[in-house]
Amino acid sequence: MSTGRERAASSPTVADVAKAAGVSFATAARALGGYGHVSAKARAAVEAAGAELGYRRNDVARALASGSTRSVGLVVGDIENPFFATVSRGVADVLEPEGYTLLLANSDEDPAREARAIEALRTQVDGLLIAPAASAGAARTQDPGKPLVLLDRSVNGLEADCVTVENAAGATRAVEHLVERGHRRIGIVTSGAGSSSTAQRIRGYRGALKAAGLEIDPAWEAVTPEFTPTGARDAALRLLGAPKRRRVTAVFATDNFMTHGVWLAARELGLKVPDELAVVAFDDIDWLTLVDPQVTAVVQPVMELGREAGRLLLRRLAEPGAKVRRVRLGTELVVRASSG
Amino acid sequence: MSTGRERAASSPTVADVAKAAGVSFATAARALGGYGHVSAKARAAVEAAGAELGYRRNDVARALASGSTRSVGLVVGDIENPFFATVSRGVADVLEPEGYTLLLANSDEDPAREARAIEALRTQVDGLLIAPAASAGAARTQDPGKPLVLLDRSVNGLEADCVTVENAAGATRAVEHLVERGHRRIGIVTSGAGSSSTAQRIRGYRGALKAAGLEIDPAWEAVTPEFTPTGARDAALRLLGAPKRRRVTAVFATDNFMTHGVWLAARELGLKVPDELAVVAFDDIDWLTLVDPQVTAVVQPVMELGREAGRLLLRRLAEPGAKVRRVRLGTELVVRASSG
DNA sequence: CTGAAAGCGCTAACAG
DNA sequence: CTGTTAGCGCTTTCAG
Repeated sequence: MSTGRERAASSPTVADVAKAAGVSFATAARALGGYGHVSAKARAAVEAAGAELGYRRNDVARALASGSTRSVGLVVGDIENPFFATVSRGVADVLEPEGYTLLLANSDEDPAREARAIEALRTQVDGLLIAPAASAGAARTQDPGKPLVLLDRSVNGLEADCVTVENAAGATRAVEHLVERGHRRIGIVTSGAGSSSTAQRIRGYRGALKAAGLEIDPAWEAVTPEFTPTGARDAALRLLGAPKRRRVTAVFATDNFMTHGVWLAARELGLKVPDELAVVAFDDIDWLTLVDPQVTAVVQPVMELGREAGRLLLRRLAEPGAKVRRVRLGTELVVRASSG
Repeated sequence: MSTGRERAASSPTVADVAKAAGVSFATAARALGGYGHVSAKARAAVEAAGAELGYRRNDVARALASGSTRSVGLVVGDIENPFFATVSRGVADVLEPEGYTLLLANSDEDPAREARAIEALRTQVDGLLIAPAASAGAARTQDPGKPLVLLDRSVNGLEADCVTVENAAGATRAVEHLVERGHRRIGIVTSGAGSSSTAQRIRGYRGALKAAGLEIDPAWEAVTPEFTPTGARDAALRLLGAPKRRRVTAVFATDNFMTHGVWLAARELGLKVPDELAVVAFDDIDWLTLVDPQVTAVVQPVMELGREAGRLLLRRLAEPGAKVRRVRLGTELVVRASSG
């Protein structure tokens, strides 16, 4: 079985290839690593020897020696939220072609877990993309000492590249639309305003009511501490369970989980949409056009949000001293049947 | 500004902490790294110095020295597919508590991209989880030389730990249900059978028809090469656009993208579900209970699939020589309104 | 329990 | 263009 000449079972290293190719360690390293100058002849010899031995570069060693890992970390609230799934895809689409690998972590919208994720990721990546759970939270205090871009949400007092959408304006537009349709009692179903984007949507909602000369009734603001469809359902049930005469005739849901909850609650209560309850959602998502009636929504460019964040990170990686850039993406109200 | 005593701006290393704590390099390394024996006194000194200087372990260096990265790679078809999003979450849920970081890559169901992803990940991880794009593809030829577990799909001739669901049985049950409801012309909307799970579902469909003594008509099998809802819609349109007399009265969709396509096509053609068309889906997904009528589905334990895969990898990491284990998870048919 | 020293596999000066 | 030689920051023998 044994010819008595095999190497150890583990992967061949640059030194092994160099020996086999009959060149110096440095030459082999250069040819294999694709840097510096190597003559065509030497390169050919090294490549042949490399292929023969089945050489494969050790990225960990390369990272330690070069100081760059060629990977980036992404911390999202919950990868099961289609919003973040799409964002991740956008990020991957711009970073992978540049040779970066994506490291993913879920924060579960919890600043403590977010902090742990940042800590676990910081030394293994060249840069970090974070959708901060709370605007006062971990992302600010955890300075990873690496390029960082904030995604979808900003953090008070943190001077970092940031991509968001026009949350307040989008929310305002949604509510204006409801006002135009004749609604006077307009509620909102939202998660606790931990994230800046949610906070801004709430602000946009209130601003639009005020601008229309309408009352702002705390009883119309259903807040769930849980960032889940069932949490949203419970909150919506409380809001919509009010006696008909005091009940809101329209509701604005601040994100796709909230919309899901509203939809469940309306069905449970037997409220006819849009006749008994008009609905406008923030964030478009597949099923909004699959249900009947289809749901009116503030569409945000989710994939582009991820892409742009990726681009910002790429730029900062290339140019660490560049001026902080804050990109704000527009939204669009797409009117469908649920708003009457 | 300068007291003339600061260190370089970069992160402090074990050596810096050792010096500050007045102990040897090795002692500091042990205390900081949490291994070996260190006296309480020395540990306290090191910890104080570490906190003072803001020491943070460099995981890349640790990985190179120890040979273990404490991270694992996950290659999925498309993180935007809710199925994979949930799987990822399941994997993360079991691996993160063990201190592993998750590296994510999308293969876009393309063996070539899958191969590239495996290659990019292999040296940076302790183990790999892969949902192989094709049963003949990359996962087999790319031997990463690291523990590997197959997720949701198996690969012919690859002796590796594997978690799947009972695809054929689930599909058979779905079709039997349709037969019980009196259907005789039952179609299928599916992606090309690149993956083992899809292939098995198609097999289950055919098997059930045969067992019921029904015809197996190739014209009833709508196949899309694209693994997307729009691809599925196009295929479904062709299937359902047939003249009424020859048209199928029921359709089985092999996964959630296919179901989405069927739903779109049925609406476009104005087919009333379930009266003019009964629908059964493989894989339950949120919106199936949000639409009207609600969709009957073969429910698979998606989160558990991810968790179990994570557990298998953990086991193999701990015990590399263990016997290959193949886990098969059960499914359950949940009857709702779409099947009549 | 502590210390010294040898690497992990590669990149990056620096000479030639 | 090629070769030599330090490290990168940590884990891990091996002695004491």
